[in-house]
Amino acid sequence: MGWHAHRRPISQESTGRPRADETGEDELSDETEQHSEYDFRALQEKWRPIWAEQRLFDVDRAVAEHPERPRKYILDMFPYPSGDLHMGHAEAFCYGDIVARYWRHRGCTVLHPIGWDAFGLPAEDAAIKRGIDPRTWTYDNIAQQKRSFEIYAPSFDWSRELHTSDPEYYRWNQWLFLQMYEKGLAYRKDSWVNWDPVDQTVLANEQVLSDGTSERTGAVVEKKKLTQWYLKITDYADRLLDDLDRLEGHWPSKVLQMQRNWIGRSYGADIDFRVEGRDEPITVFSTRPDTLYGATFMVVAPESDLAAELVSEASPEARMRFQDYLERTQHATEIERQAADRPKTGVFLERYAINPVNGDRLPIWAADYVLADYGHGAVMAVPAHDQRDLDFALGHDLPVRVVVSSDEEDPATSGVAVTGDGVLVDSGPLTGLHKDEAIQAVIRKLEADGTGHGTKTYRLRDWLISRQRYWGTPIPILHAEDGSLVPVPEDQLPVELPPTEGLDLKPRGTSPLGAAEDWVHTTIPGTGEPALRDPDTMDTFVDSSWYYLRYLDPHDDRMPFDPARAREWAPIDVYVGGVEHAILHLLYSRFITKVLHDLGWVDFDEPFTDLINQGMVLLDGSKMSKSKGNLVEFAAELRDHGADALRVTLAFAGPVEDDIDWADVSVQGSAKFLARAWRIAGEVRDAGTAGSLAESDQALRHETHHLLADAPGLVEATKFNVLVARLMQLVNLTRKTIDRPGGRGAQDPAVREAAETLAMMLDLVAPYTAAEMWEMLGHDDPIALTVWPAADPALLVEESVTAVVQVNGKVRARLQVSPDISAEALRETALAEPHVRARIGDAEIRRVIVREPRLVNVVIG
RNA sequence: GCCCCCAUAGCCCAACUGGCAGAGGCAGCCGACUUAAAAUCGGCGCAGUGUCGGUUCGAAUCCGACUGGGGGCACCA
Repeated sequence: MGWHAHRRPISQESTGRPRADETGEDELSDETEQHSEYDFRALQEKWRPIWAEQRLFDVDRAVAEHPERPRKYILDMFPYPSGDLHMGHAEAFCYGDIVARYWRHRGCTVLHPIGWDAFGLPAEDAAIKRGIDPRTWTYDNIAQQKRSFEIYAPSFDWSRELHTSDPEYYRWNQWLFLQMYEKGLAYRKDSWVNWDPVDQTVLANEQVLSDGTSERTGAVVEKKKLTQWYLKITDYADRLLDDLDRLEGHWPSKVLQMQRNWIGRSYGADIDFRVEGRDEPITVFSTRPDTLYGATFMVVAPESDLAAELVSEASPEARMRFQDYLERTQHATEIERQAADRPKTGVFLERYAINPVNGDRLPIWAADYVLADYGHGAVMAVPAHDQRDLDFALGHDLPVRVVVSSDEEDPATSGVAVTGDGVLVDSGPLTGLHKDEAIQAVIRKLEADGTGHGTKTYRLRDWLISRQRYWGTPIPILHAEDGSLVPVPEDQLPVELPPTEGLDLKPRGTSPLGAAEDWVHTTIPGTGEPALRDPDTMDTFVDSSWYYLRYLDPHDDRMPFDPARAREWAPIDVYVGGVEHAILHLLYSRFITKVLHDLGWVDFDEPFTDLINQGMVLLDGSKMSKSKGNLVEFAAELRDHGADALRVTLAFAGPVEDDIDWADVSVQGSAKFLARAWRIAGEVRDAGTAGSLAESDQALRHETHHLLADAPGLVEATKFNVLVARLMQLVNLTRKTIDRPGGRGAQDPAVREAAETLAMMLDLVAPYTAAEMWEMLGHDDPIALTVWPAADPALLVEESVTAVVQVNGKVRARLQVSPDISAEALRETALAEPHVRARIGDAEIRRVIVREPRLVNVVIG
């Protein structure tokens, strides 16, 4: 009869009854039920209403019931409600839920909230297109996403749901803005800004891709000079950079590297050059102040105020040439300007600067390879040792002076600047010093002379937060008639968005709020003088920079969150989201957290202790996109395979940070695995459990307890794919144990133990299947709240282990030995082994390496 | 140009501080059950870890160079 004699009780095996689903039998006796197939839809329909009723993940209740339990705060980046959830959400929320469920099973109280990043341009664009209110579109999408979440069943605490578009939320954005305004961290300045011609709004630097296009619309970003609101993130540049070291090992190294690159700190010196006929010197920043003796000209950014001022004292011809050049420059798009290989253009300003160390007279040029908003918008040009300066010098007949020795050809003839280390030559007192010594020496000299100092500068710019659009947080500032700025008093917050009726939301370059006459016209509190509200709204990254704190206290109408609660729960233990936010959201959020720390609201200064970045879901090796038509639809996968199989597939596909090619995975395979696990629980239920664990199948018990011992490490190392593999392994072994001829089948207590362990661990990735198994195994407590039992140490010890015996590194024999064998005993046993002896023969034994109990290596020669 | 990550079987992936290259899955092949098929169940693994070199008793693992792939920053002074 083979295996199936043990698969089910004999009585049912011999009845030969057809399966219930084939006959359409209505009456579900215990017998027919156990014959039925795994049906994920039935499980979902059964458990959803139960869970909705139970509200198992309501954290206030959990705290009330078990105040002593340790706490964990597990958070997924909240979704942006444009349409339904997609596979990226499925993946991130799968991983976040594994972690949240895991910590509950480990006896912690877990805060795992959810909300909506509800403000933003897509809603506004969709609303314009459809002629509806952005609120309608947004809240309809939220309703859709909620329905999907209900099926997907992440273990959220829905009582803390928040929407950033609710006045009760964005009120606190305004509060935050005012706090920062008071501290001088929110300010207005007139500057060249990135302008998205499609969305008709300004963008932050972080929203412009490296090819000069808009992250959102793909349009080529233009430059405009506008007065806008900024948050002074550069004040925090050093802390944002240095504190990344503390996240080492906790955040993906890729993200740390991206943030380091983005902040882009460079050390060097500020050097003052006196200008002939001008009182004020020009200050330049250089990372190579040691090459100061090699400077042969100066360059200023053409759009800088400095350039305009310098040329104003020059000849009319020079002024004309400069004006022409400036206009040409400004017509060039960002992309054209960023093409590094285009010829370097510029005009001579007919002015001269004096090199502070040797008195050389340096002509000053304006050239657009120098950027107005980096450093001081001016550079000292050292063509011998800077490729850009060299390109410019060779194109404009400017001298090239070598001051760092090298074996390389003269840059003036080779056209290749010498940028490496070396010893200084022709550099006055620096001559003979090595580059690094020379940098220190010249800085000392400049500081002594009062003509410069060592300093550092950053690639990071201040965060531009004004947006000329409707669907965002109004900036709580009033503009008095005299042009002064008056913050809206805190007790008058929120400044609510006016209704859309009568407003034209179409982007036209100025905020639509400016046209809301009744709204925009107001008075100064106290004086009653007429004033205009600031018509711009905030970048939505402000909303998401602190939302994790609002979850702690989402209904508080006195403050953004209770600092006492922040002490209890924050920072986030594990944060899960896509690597696309590696810079934008994560940098802003770190910044705002540090600001709140400095304001005394939180006692930590990094918001996210551990970070998990999920990869992308691809199809056939390429990124999914609607235009390519290669979509894996979340809704379709959920409908066809169910939440559990989908989640198992995502967890099993590979390391969390790797992309998943849907062509490489098998949702059917996942469903098969779940059905096998489910079937085992059914067989245990039907067979009943008889006998003692002591006389049960010990091999299965070993496997079960090894899994109990290993699972925590696997989850905490985010090796979810390995965990699922181990669960599959246990299912396979349990199956074999049940089917083993001469065994006790599903009655074996070891089988029950394995099945219960499977159910408890399966809850991480397949909550419906797990809940059903748990019930089948006779439990009526909710499986999601069970605490995993500890592994029995006695079952982790093997009775014997295989020791390999190598001769010169090649395996020549295997021995079964006790795990606590002594080194000496293992050595003797190994050397006595016939194959080993034969292999050694007459050769001299030079060395024997023993790593008891697993390995012996005999070195002969 | 600067910096970072990765490379194991047809495919996706495992392999604790260097110690038997294989846990799991997909695909494939063989078999059981079936009139047949599906489903289910059982069985089947010689790829020596991208290449070259080094360290070591011993290297997928550590070091160097290279090749291939991916990523970040980039006229950033």
